[in-house]
Amino acid sequence: MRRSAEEKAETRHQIVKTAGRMIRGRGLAETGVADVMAEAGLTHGGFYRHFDSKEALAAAAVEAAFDHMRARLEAITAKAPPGKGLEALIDTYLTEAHRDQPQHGCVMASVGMEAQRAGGVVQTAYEDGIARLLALFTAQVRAPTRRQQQDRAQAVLSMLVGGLLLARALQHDAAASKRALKTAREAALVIAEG
Amino acid sequence: MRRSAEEKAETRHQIVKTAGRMIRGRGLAETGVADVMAEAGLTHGGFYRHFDSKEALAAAAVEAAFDHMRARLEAITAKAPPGKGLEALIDTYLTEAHRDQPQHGCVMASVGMEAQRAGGVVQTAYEDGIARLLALFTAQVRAPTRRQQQDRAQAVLSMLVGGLLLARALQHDAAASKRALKTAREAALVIAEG
DNA sequence: CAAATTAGATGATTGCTATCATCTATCCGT
DNA sequence: ACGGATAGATGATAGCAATCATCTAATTTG
Repeated sequence: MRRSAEEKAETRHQIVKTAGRMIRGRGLAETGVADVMAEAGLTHGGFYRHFDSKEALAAAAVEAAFDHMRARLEAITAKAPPGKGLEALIDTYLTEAHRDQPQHGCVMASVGMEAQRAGGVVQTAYEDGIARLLALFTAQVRAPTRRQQQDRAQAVLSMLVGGLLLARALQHDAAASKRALKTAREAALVIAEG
Repeated sequence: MRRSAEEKAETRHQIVKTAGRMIRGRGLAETGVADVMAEAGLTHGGFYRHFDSKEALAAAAVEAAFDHMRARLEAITAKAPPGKGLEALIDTYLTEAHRDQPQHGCVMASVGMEAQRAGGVVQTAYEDGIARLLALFTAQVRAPTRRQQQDRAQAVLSMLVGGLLLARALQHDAAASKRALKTAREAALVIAEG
């Protein structure tokens, strides 16, 4: 059942996308190679025609998930009124949809420490993804010096991730969870404006 | 090799403590029952005299880790000058030591989403732990209304957790990581003061 | 002090997961 | 169009982890 080069690339893409979703939704350790392949409509055997190991897949999935998110966020800033890019980012990040769907959301909030602990290429992909995410935020911050831009971007991203994590932890109390999103949003805006 | 009741309790305590350390240090899935027992100086067999399952141990470990942290933080606020409790919490949380030693640190920052996804008693222990942590922070916030107290406590905790996570992700760039701690600290102080 | 109880050790067992060998049907280069 | 190459399927293997059965030595309890 050989496929053309394009089909293979498409298959690989599907595997990576599926893996990204599953890893964010259930965790790295809980996501098996066979699970991913099945969910992608394939069997486990062909996996090693695409990746050397589960680790290689995980790294690709983390990278792709970050890339995808960056693309979405960049589109958002592009659509936002001038000077309102950062605010748009904040409002996009701290939504109930993002809270409720980790599998489609930010890698840092869903598999942060897991990816870090994984070491090797997974950790590298994770850290690179964050560095680039930070750069995206930095570009949207207005501040006198580059240093201040970077600092505020760090602080804002920290607030977003922490706020989302807290909102998820409080989910059983719908009101409290919603408030966590709201207060994080307001605090992020305060920080953004220096 | 039967032991007295006190010895059994002491053994159980050691197991829980060891498990808490290992879970925070390597993750929930990566921590095996046999690993914990070995690290506690025992063999895997006796485990089920103390716990019904790995899940029960994990829940106990999460609860104990939160309890321990709360006790430490409460001691810190007690020692702080009046009105400076929250600042003391912030400074304690955002340290290089905390960044470098997840196994002795905050559960929310080390196994947040893992504990949440685990479901059942582990998730419950995690969410309860956070609720109590939040209460501790709330008690240290000075604000006109209780509502504002709670909101600021949520925002501060979010910033601490997010800042620590980011500092850990940037660890390969020592300067950037240190800055992440510092900027998170300053932002947390701003938020704390309303 | 003897008998019943049990903490912890030893050693299965069972189930899952990553990885690999092999097979087959199809595509691509000639 | 033909023959080598290969994507993906099937099936096997090996290793690990959770759980349990059994054994033992020591502690309670009566």
